[in-house]
Amino acid sequence: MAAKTKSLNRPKLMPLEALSQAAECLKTLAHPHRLRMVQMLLRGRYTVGELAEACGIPSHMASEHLRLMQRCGLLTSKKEGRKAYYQIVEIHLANIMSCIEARFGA
Amino acid sequence: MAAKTKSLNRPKLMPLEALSQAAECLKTLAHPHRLRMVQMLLRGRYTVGELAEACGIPSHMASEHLRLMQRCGLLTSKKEGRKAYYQIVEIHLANIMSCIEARFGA
DNA sequence: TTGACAAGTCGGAATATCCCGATACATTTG
DNA sequence: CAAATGTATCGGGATATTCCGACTTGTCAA
Repeated sequence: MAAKTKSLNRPKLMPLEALSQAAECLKTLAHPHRLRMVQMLLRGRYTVGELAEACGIPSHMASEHLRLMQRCGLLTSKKEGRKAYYQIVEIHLANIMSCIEARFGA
Repeated sequence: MAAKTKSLNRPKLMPLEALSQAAECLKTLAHPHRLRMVQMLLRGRYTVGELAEACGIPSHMASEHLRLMQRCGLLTSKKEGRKAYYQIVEIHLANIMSCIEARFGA
């Protein structure tokens, strides 16, 4: 009965549709190897093989992780010869990784 | 051959162990109803029933979502009579939600 | 042209997550 | 006490994710 006034403190709630998109991106990000790759790619430009080695996984699995992140707009790739270089396109990733590092970082 | 110098730009990479913890938290967060609940709880204090209604789900499902988030240290609960109030304990959630709102918000 | 290499794709098995109905429990109300 | 209410738990079926080996494709080098 009593009208709530809590929602005046901050900007409005997001629609569930937007939250679903956000959830999908977060779910894609929520994997230790993928987080490692993002962390590296925020610092430079790497090939599939380099990212795979840094994570200790076979390169064909790195390739799949990278494809998932590319699919939801986080990364982009560019082929050079027989190598494929990946880099960040979603600029907000830097902020999100900063939050994560602030919470879990050494 | 050529020594890499990319890693000098930014703070050091996190250990995979920390990234696994981070991934688990992100995975817990990565659900539209749970994001909605966190968004509400950043603005106030709500019961299971209120959160459930806001998400359009039965309260016993809200209860499980809340339990998951409590399990990984995001929330805490306090019983008052037969109602249970949840609230945020992980202070970094505000920052992370700000990042998400910056990217997906209206 | 042949072989080696980097990356990507496919199918499947193991595992985890999501959602639900049924049920249990504690508290308040009649 | 009995009934209603708010929350929590359990078990299971459907679905998604993860990881892997096997294979394909494209490129470079001998």
